[in-house]
Amino acid sequence: MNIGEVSRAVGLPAKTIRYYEDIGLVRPLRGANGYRDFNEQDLHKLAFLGRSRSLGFSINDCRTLLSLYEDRDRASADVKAVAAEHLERITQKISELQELKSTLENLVTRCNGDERPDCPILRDLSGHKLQSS
Amino acid sequence: MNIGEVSRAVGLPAKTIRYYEDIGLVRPLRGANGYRDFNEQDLHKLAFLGRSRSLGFSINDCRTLLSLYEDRDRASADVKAVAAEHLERITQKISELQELKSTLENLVTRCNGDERPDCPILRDLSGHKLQSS
DNA sequence: ATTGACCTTCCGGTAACAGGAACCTCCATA
DNA sequence: TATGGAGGTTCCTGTTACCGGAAGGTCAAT
Repeated sequence: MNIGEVSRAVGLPAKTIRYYEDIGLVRPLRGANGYRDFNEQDLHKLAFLGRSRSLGFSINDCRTLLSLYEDRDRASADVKAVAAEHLERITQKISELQELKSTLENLVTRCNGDERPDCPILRDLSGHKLQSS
Repeated sequence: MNIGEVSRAVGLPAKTIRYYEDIGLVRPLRGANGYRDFNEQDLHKLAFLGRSRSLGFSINDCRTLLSLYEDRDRASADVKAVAAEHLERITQKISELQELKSTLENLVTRCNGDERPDCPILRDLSGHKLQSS
């Protein structure tokens, strides 16, 4: 199976698939013409990777997950640990962003957004926090 | 004022300050010894940048904001536009992350996390979505 | 004179690819 | 058979916003 077909099959850009080979996530065979030749296993791996990435796992996490996936003797606890840590980071990120969001909402709301130069946003950024409005 | 002192004053790493000079955000003078020599204006700019970055604005946004800040004839609408767009992206990002979060929470909750290999997380990632629990 | 703190520039690395150049290969049609 | 176009290959650069570290100059104090 050529890379283009694989790309359509698993929904990953060919560039990405080549990259995954580069960093050792998949190891497709090569045909006599030098073309990559993917088998069913490769397809599964790539699909697995695509799904993992779409859930926000880092490439590093994906590598771990993939090896757990291929290890029939894994402990589900190991998988859960990876996912739980990822979840934790996401939760953390969300709260950071929500903090930013409320600050920005405050500033944006207070700015008139007209032709005049006076602007509470710039006032805040410049450190002159005072002057209520 | 040397870079170290500035760094402590505005709370930005010296590396970052040098980087900001590299990309043209600040233009400190140079002393006879080749050392950067920052004045009050530079300090204000750097503080402004630090605050803007801490609100998540991209360097590009910062550049725009800085030029608006320095333009006494700006329209607050222009500032508001930048901030509103940024806010929009953040809001968008938050909802993406919340989507991820609920998916992950679901998976993590359903995984036993014990010594056995059976794992709903891997099952999901591998695409075999079925098998309820 | 030496030491240590501070400064300089420059190079490489980060994450996860995307874009594009230069070139090869395969298949089908005129 | 020549040719054309689709699709394959490698390799290099660019992205974002810096950080770490090397090699080497400078300053102030002992």
